[in-house]
Amino acid sequence: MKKKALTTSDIAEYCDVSPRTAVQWISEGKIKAYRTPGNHSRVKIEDFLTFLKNYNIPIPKEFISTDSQDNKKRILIVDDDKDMALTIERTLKLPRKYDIDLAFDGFDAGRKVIEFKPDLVILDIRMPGMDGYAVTKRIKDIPELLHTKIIAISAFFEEEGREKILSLGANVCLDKPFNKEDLLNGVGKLID
Amino acid sequence: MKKKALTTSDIAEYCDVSPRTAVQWISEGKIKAYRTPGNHSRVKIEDFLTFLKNYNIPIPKEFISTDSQDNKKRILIVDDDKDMALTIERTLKLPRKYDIDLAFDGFDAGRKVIEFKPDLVILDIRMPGMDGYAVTKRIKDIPELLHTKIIAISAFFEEEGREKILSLGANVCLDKPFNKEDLLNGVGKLID
DNA sequence: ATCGACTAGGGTAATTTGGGGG
DNA sequence: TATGTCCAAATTACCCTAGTCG
Repeated sequence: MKKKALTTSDIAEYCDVSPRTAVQWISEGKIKAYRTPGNHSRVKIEDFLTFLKNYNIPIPKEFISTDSQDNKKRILIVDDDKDMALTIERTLKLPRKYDIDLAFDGFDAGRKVIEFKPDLVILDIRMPGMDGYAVTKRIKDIPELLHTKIIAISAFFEEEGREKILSLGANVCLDKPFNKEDLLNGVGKLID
Repeated sequence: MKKKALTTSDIAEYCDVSPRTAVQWISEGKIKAYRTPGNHSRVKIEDFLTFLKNYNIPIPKEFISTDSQDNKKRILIVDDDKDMALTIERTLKLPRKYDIDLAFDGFDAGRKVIEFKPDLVILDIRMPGMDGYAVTKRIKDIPELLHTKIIAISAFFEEEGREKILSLGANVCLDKPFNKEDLLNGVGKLID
């Protein structure tokens, strides 16, 4: 059974500071915490991840959720062009080492990002019914998904769009059309 | 999986403390408990929730169940018109008996429907970036949300749209503009 | 009812915690 | 800003006996 919350010394250890300092951080409000009846602090994992992100502290690997049964990496493909999504899926199924799920609209994307906790999201940023930029930002704002990589796909490539999506948190920008090798290489580099 | 009472180690696990500590809390009267004939403690769910509330401890999501009388009913407002969403929220806050959350786009809606498990969704069906009909159908397709009611709001009311949204699973269709009483009445009838 | 494995209660000692002042 | 020290109190470790569960 995994821990749901951390103590001050847990935090101190992860951040390589003294326990006293972790206590300070909490009392200064830098880390959100709740208290036991005896006034000891407990910090929820997600709040700790938020703290790490706010201060650009690298995430200890203990917190990267690798809890899939067969420890395959999980990939979520988000595209409201169903054919495109299925094509990508077919390519990524070839090496039998990924768990793949699909989302065809923003609602599905939001739902599956939470339920599936993907290690990688492949996202078409030019979808009629959904703003790819917004989705990228939302994903990056979810503490549990700090480790999640994003590959943005654009059919109408412009330097401007590429920079925008990368600045919002996408790790790679892939131009359409691309071939299988481009895709598999990009995916492999990010999560293998 | 649904228990009526918790043991000390259940409590210890939920609160991330040692079992010994949970025993102490009970013997100090901080948690109300009854005893088995052999003097082992049992804590009713509602007493545990009371304890969590008293000490501002976050409630584990296992206890955010669909039908605990103890908790407020949860309402999710989905509208990409932020002002509209906030107006609705203000109205629903008046009777202090609802837990309210907001979603401003499809992604948020998908995410919060899973995380928040609302008893009621109030949904604007005419949103530029999101198809209200699709969202309704998606919500109704999620097994965990079988009990969730939906109020659809339409600014451009047409008999056709009303029938469509109701056939997809919405419970009530409310025409814009509506007044506070209409809204509160509709909400109350569905979930109180 | 009995058996065996596991869990709970409570005593005490050891460790950790929060917070004040340096 | 972070940490080393101090203290009172909370939490935890360890242990043994006894209860619970299948």
